[in-house]
Amino acid sequence: MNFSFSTNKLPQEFYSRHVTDVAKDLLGKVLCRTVSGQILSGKIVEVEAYSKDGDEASHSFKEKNKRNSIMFEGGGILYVYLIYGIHFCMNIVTGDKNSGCAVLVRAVEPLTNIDIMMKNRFGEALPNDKSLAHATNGPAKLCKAFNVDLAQNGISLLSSEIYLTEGFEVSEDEIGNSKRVGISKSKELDWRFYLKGNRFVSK
DNA sequence: ACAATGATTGGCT
DNA sequence: GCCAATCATTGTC
Repeated sequence: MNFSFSTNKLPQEFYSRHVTDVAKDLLGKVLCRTVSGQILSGKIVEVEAYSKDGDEASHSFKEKNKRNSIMFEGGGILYVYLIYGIHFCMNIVTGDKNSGCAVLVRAVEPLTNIDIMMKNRFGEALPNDKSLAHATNGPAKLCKAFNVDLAQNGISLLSSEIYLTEGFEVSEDEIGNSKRVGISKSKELDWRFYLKGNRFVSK
């Protein structure tokens, strides 16, 4: 396949940095997910950073427990959790071991095997124009489209099952920055980053 | 032990 | 705009 973007896999060093730096740099990168030999992929267009330090909205703000333990395992792995009893959200763990930092992936723009994603989301592959726009424009929506659940919690982003590639160049003036969505504590932090004008951004 | 809450979504008014 | 779905975790009695 001939892609118009870089398919070089991001190295461990990318993830070992400060969480807000990684969050911003994740915009334009391509999330790849192998399912039954097929590679589902999407360009990351919206993220949020969470940290154990001074961020009461983060799962890691509390002591390490069964749910959040993956956040303490160091950068370069995936943290998946169940929310509202019915949905899953995926996060990219950053920093060193015990840093308790992760980036929530809130929205992606579908790139390859869109028909499989549509089937994962809606049970049918027909790429209706309206449904495509709502396929991956939310954290739990994209998990469903990419067939990600607790079975992927803690897996390495250097694996072939899930990984990120360099993807698209993003310049500073394309990036928007705001408060995070749907939280009640530490509301003041401007730790949401998104690509301005991209139609797959959730808000 | 029991009640409330949540990094959400989808259906209905 | 309102609200139910559904469960791990947390708060209260």
